[in-house]
Amino acid sequence: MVVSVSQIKDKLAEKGLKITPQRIAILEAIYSLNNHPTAEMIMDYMKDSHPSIASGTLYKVLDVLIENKLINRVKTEKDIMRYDSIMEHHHHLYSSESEDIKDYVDRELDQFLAEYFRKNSIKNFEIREIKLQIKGRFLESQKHE
Amino acid sequence: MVVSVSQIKDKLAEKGLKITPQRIAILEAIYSLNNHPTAEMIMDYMKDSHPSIASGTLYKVLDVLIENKLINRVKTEKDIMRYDSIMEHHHHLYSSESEDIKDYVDRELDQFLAEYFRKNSIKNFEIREIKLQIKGRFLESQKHE
DNA sequence: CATTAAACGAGAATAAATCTCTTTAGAATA
DNA sequence: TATTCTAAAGAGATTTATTCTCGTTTAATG
Repeated sequence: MVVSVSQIKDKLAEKGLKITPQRIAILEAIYSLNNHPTAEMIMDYMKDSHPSIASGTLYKVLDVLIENKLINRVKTEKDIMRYDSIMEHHHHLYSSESEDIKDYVDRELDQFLAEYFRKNSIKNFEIREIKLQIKGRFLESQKHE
Repeated sequence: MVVSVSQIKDKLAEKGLKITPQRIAILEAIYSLNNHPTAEMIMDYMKDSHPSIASGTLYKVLDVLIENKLINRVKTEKDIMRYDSIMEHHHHLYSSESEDIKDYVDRELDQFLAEYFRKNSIKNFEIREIKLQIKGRFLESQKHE
């Protein structure tokens, strides 16, 4: 995903958030790092252009961005949090062999699932969102998008 | 889930694992704590009957149990790990409001999904397992299962 | 019962994330 | 543009879940 600085500023402004160089840099990093980065990967990405952003700031900014639905946390089985820049509804492909996570969008499936659970509601549970975690193996592909 | 000590011993023996009081106590705790406990909740559960199990031991035992497919880690958005005693294929219901997680078994849906992805394979990805994370609200129910 | 490798206990170490407090700097207003 | 106010950032200490190390214990086997 390629997002310009002015687009990032717009996103922050839309949410009524103060536009700061730190927030811009962090969002830029998350948009650029496709593979659902950890906080450490974000720090690393920014270390050349913004070497002085404090790690406390990073975590605070991440929280703010999550609260304001500009990014999401990604569920994993590890005790290190990861972040996702895509807010469009989507599922995740998890590698069995590595820490790779990729996004998977499938409107047709989403519609089917909505329909399915309309017919087969879950007892004592009101569904708000359904996400698939699909575990498997990423096959060779020359171009890594 | 009610599992007797002898059943736990059998499970350990099946996997060729040494049967120790610590492993029995930890498995017993996980089977008894239905709500996908954290390590802390497991320690807490055992503190009366086995007050002296070291936390390092707990983590080591959990790793062994996971390796031997007697329990699973549960994916969450928190940096605290949770554990699941049900090895039968199932999905998870996550509360939007609390830390509750419940299991959801749906063979019909599993079959449909298998069929769906047989027809609509994902490019460069070989599916091994599909789990739904269903987020929503648990409704009142007098009897908590 | 003796042997031995595996498992446990204790506590130090690690590191991701949080917290506190002071300083800085957006941005709204004049 | 300058001023003011408040939210945000910086710095670094702190917390805490998890891991690691190493000496000791114990389950399993013959």
